[in-house]
Amino acid sequence: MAQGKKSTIKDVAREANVSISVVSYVLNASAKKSITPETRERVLAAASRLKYVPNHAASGMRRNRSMVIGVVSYWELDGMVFTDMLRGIMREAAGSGYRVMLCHKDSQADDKAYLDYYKERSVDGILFISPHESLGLIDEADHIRLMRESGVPFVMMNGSTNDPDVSYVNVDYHASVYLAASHLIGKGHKEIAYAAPMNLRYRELTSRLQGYRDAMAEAGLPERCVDPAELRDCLPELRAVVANKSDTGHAVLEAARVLGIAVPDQLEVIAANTESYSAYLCPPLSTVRIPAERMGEMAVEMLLRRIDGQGVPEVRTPTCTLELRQTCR
Amino acid sequence: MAQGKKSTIKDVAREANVSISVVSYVLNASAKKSITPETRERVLAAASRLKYVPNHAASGMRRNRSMVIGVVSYWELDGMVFTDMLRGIMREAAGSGYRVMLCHKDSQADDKAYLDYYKERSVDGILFISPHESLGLIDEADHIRLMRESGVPFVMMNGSTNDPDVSYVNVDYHASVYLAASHLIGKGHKEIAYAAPMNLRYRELTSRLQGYRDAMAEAGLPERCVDPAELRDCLPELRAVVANKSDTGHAVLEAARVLGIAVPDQLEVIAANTESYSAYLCPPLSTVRIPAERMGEMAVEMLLRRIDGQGVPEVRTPTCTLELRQTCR
DNA sequence: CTGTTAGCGCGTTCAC
DNA sequence: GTGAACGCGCTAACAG
Repeated sequence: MAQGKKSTIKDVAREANVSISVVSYVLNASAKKSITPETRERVLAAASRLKYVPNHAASGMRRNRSMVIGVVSYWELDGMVFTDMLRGIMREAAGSGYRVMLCHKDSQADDKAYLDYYKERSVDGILFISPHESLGLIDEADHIRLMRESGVPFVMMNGSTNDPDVSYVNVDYHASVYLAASHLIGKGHKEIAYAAPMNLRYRELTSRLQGYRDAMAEAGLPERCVDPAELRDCLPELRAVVANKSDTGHAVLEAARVLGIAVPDQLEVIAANTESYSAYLCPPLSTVRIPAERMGEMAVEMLLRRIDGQGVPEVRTPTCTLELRQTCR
Repeated sequence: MAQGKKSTIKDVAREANVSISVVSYVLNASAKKSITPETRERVLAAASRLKYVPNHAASGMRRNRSMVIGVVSYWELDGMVFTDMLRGIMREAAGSGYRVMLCHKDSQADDKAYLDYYKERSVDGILFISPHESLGLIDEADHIRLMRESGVPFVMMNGSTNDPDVSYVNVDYHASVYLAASHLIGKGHKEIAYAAPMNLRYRELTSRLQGYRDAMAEAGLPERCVDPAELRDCLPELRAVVANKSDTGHAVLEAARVLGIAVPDQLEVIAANTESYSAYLCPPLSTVRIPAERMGEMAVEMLLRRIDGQGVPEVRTPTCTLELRQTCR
């Protein structure tokens, strides 16, 4: 029953008739120390008999490592990208013996409470997930500056500041749209419009737009950009649309429905990201899938290297893939 | 610049010309110790000057409290309920000075790796989120038994085992469907069907069904249950449908579209839960909203009381609310 | 009443 | 293979 009592290294030492340090050596498989196989066995047996689990806090204090990484997200918690990232982060962290702690940021928009997580030794490093830039609600450079000053190892996910001394794992916005446009080009379309808000204040939006432009230019095709608000007017003239995101894709499908345009027969549509609802649209929206889970894994790998003092700043942007459904085959 | 060096309680003591213990007394506002306001000020000033942040690991070890709660989720990470819960958990935990750690469960379906989080003092208690029961992929009673044996304070979220010695924060499945059906009844509908898989092995499904039955019985109306697979055949006869979940709601809308049935004019639909895609269906699906964020807050409150040794086992099921969109006003 | 000394909690690691 | 210092903060017991 409620066994409660946790056993310590001392208990194991006593049980195995050895000194505390031997237990430590055996359990940590210290390379420099050679322990008699026989003693080793005694210790291992004692440990398992007592269901010994090392006190993480204590060992962390000694080695000055908490074996925990912090995740601070300005990205919406719902939404497929965050949850996918989280899965990747969890898997990779667990595989490396690290735990994952969610860092809160205090309600104030400008608060950096998460920095204390490092100062108080609760985390060894931080994975910082920037919001969709289209929201433009944080000063990323400022966060970077403060993290630098506090000395915390960190990796930016979905970052936009192009700081050469910082590690980034980014979404390949350019490629996501390039891929979508290329697919339509490959299907023989000559007139492919790009539907997206034409606000170019954020890198996310400019990168995506550029992806469209590059694809069209390489194919020698004319560009045509459409703002979601104007869809009702120009949709009848179009045969193929790349939407910057699934919400725009949704707007396109809505407009098509109202106008009586059949999708995909009269109009093909691809959106450059996947949301949890993409598959539920009517008809199910073809998309480009952002490899967020893989991004999470990569970010952890990079962060652990930085924590170890190895690894130099680098930028990685894993490639997207097509996820075709009904609105475009 | 990279200031790195973290200051310790010793540094503060030296800076303020007092002993270590005084610093501790001041910073922890120890009731039993009265410190001269003047000394107090000196300490406070020194601490803020040095940007002192207590070493969480060290203090935790001494007080035998990590000030961290663990979250282990068998619920899908995507999906609105989990992310909503997470938000509530984070807010409430932060407000009480607690941190949140995500506990992994090792890939093996039957692994209880998360128990080590408590044994190694990484967490003071656990919030256990059960999966949709319809998935039926864990042995909840077994998890409860093991958590009990390990002595970890815990609260079950969305639990189904009806153990009187355990604290639960549950989804009010019964009320969610009851509410949806009552709304349709209030609108004057006489024939209201219930669309759901008719598998009754899981409490989630039976509770929902019972909610429908109770609402109908109280209004003296006849029951009519429909399996999602049979929708195409019987939908033309129906004027109002309660769907157990949004995915069934989606199936109803799909069938209606294929059959040329206008929603909501010829057919009204409400689903008894909200998913991130509910609003994106065509037309946007009216739903019942599960107060998952509130559930997260409540669960943390209850868990903290249990950690403190106060608080007795209790079951709480916060009430759902209507979230009307287009498929039913 | 204010402040100090000393030991503790638990595991790591160096010197013997 | 052992002993003991150490990391950092908390707090009981003690001194001024």
